[in-house]
Amino acid sequence: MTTLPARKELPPAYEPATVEGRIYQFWEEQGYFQPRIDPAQKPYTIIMPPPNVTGELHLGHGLEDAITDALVRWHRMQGEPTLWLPGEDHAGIATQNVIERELAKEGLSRHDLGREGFVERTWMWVRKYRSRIADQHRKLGASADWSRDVFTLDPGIVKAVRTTFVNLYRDGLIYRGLRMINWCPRCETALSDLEVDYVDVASKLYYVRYPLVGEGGMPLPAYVVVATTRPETMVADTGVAVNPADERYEEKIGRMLLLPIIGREIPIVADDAVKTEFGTGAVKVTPGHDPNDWEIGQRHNLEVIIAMDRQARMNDEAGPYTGMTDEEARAAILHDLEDEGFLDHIEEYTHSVGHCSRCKSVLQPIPSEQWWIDVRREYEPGRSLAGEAAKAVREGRIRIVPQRFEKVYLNWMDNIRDWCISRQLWWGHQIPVWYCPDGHMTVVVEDPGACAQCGSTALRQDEDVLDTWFSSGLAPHADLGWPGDTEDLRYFYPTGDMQMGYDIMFFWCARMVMFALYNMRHLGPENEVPFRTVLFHGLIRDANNEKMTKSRGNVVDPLVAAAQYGADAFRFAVLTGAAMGADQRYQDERMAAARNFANKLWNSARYVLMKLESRSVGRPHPRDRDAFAIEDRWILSQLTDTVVSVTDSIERYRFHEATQALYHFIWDDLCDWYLEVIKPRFYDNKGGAASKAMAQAALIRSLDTTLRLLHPFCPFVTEEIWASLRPAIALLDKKQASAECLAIAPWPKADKAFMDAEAKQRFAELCDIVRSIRNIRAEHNVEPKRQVPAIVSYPDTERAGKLDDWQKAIITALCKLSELKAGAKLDKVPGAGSAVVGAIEVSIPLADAIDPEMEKKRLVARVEKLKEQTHKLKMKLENQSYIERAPKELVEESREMLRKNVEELGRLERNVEELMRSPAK
RNA sequence: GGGCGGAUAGCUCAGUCGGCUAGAGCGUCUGCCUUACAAGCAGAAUGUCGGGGGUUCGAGUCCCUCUCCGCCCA
Repeated sequence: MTTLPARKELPPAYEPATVEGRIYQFWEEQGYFQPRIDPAQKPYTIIMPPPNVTGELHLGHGLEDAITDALVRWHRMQGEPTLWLPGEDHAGIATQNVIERELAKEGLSRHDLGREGFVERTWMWVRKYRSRIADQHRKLGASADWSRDVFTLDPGIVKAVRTTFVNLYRDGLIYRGLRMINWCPRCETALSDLEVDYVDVASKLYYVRYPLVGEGGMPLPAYVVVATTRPETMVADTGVAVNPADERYEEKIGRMLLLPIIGREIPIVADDAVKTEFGTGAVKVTPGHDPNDWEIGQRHNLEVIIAMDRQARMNDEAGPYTGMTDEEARAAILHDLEDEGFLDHIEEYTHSVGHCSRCKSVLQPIPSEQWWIDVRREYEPGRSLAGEAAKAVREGRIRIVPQRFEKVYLNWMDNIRDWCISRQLWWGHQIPVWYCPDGHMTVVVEDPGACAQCGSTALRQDEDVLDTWFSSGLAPHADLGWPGDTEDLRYFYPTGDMQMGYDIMFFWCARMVMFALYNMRHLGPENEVPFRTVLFHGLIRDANNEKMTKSRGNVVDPLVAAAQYGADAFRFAVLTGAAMGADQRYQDERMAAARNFANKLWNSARYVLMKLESRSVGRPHPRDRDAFAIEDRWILSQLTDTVVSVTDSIERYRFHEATQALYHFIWDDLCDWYLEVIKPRFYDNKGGAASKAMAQAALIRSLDTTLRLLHPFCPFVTEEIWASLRPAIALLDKKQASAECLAIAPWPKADKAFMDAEAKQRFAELCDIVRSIRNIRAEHNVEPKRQVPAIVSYPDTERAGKLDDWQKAIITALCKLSELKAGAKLDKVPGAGSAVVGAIEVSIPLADAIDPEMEKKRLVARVEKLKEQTHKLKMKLENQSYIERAPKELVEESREMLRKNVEELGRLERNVEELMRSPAK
């Protein structure tokens, strides 16, 4: 058995840099991230959202790694064969843009290299960046199985893509057709609807006069005024449309207009799509340059003229404006319209303009021959891609977390339109369609030697590539080997959880669901799903809540953060930062807080290790309750609560709750109270050897369990500490130490027998007494080093008896007391600082240190607060409906609380009175 | 235009099924290098839960409405 080497001594501060690399290497070399395939066990599988190969991981990836790795490690610790399958995405447009920019620096364009040369050059980039991305994941601690790493252009994925394409084509779901598309003149490709960002642009509405044509084609003095935001497209106008119900134009419908400057005759048509309130109610129709006009044109058989080329420059159709950019053409046309008296007037106007989500260029709507997926067409009776994808979520076969995103998903899926999948790029999956000179299409998986119809060998493959999301959409099954019938696919599919930012819900999640239900439908409704649960996490913005972008210069590199604060701190901070699905802000303060937490844990471990010189320790068992000190029982009870709540929180994907519970247990319960309380047992050997051994056992158990619970969130620091603690754990319980390392150690189970309400109650009282004494000391500025006497007075002997010598020793130590007098109904000492803890009166008889004015202020403030609360409680309990309708326990609790409050109030008020009577200083 | 989310301490945020006297981190104030940790310890202050209305014995939480901010879709 190979175990991680343990350090002899821990340095006083946790140094992530000296730990992380070494530990990750150990994990990976031991092969812990590669699951064994065990048919007897149900596996846990999660597919990594493949980062773009264009560059580096950003904060979103860091958050993704933190979430996924927490889940994966948690499942692994439960002994499940756990597979986290990583990958990288070829990212068609993004990568092509990056390489083109690189080339531009050398004064080259992709056309200088040619398609083959360009693709080869891109592969060089990919090889470099793939390994870089994997290393970045490693630095964050991601326990992914790198032996199964998948790139979306790997041969296996090519086969999956082609197989899917061919099947969809044969089922009639993929077709080639001339339709309106979004064209990016910079990227020179078609885009899908999802790749368009609409931005409101302050623009102008131009009113242009279109003269009516009279007999013999002569223009009449009468004209129709049309309003347009894009006068440059008028060269391609083939009609003017009005609403059929618009009385203003009733008699003009069917007549012809003369297109100004161009001189073409175009008809006036009536179409319901025209809004009477827009402009003059008459709009020019340019089917070649506007989606709505395209529809109108189709309905009225209007000619389609396209007056721009691939780069959005005016082409031959634009007559005198040929060769101009759209902006130049607009200026020139407006100038000419004005000159010739066609420009009626101009209004300010704001409208929404589509921009390329990649390069931000203004998009051109242009009719174009592209490949499409018909998402509504049935491939089997009653089954369409979109319909099935919606159904799987509606029927709960796929669960969305947080649930509110279900609505967003379903709303989109229910209103989805055909998906344009072809891109005029060189980098990507080239479409598996071949054309022969006779125009026959051969659509097959393997490169064909000859045309399927005529046998011609002069084949030319379709030059376009597929939308990047076509391939990543296959990930859950393709990454596991589909269309092959592989062991991985049979064992690990369907995957368990899927996880991504909500911003790619439609791009990725929706497509994965559609493709999986189609490709894997032989598995049947329950098993064809790509994943059982999909988690949507929020976005990380900068400290001012601005989106992080390169142009803003506010991007935070997760690797830099991890290097600065430690990978564990980074992970902990982003997990604690927000509930699932909620956006969060990146703040250095949060990172620092998480780093401090890791260091706190580190030092608690140092403390524990220093206290473990003894060779044998008792094994804590609930049966031995009487042998434990009250604090031992208490900490083991708190620990058990923590096991329950952390496990429960992870089960419900509430990571911020899990991390918070651990933070609270480690810092507040373990460090601030338990470690302090037991110090006398070690330093002064109070309680003897047996007591010491019990404390050691509780320490080991607490730390061991805590490390296991925290490991999914902070794998490095916990692993490092655990290696050092291992021998001690073995002393306590050999079985607990039998794992080679923490990454594969069993997840703790809560032993309910350790839950101890009595210990909790008694220890809480103890803490209250300690706090009240500390408060008196602090408020009266008693020097911290000075030992003072204290009196703790109970209302009766029975309750007084519960404060045993041991607890007295604890109070004495924690409050720096010179002596502690405790008992029933002890006499008050004049001039003492006092406090009331429920039925217990605490006082510090120290006339020289207690300022009566200050004391009065303290007590009065407390009295006021208590009075208010008591009043509220009284009102509540005087309400008859409350007593009748509220749960009995609740009413009982309120009564009890009121009783306590009244009791405490009485004592406090008496103390105030006494204070008033006592002679002034 | 349709939809979603948010508004809680100075800042950033939790707050489950409506039910203890609304919490945390950071910051602030006071005092401490106490033999695990100054990346720390002890103590303290801090709220019109955005406004208004309703349901309820009871509302930060549910319903209606208004204001402001953000996002998505068209």
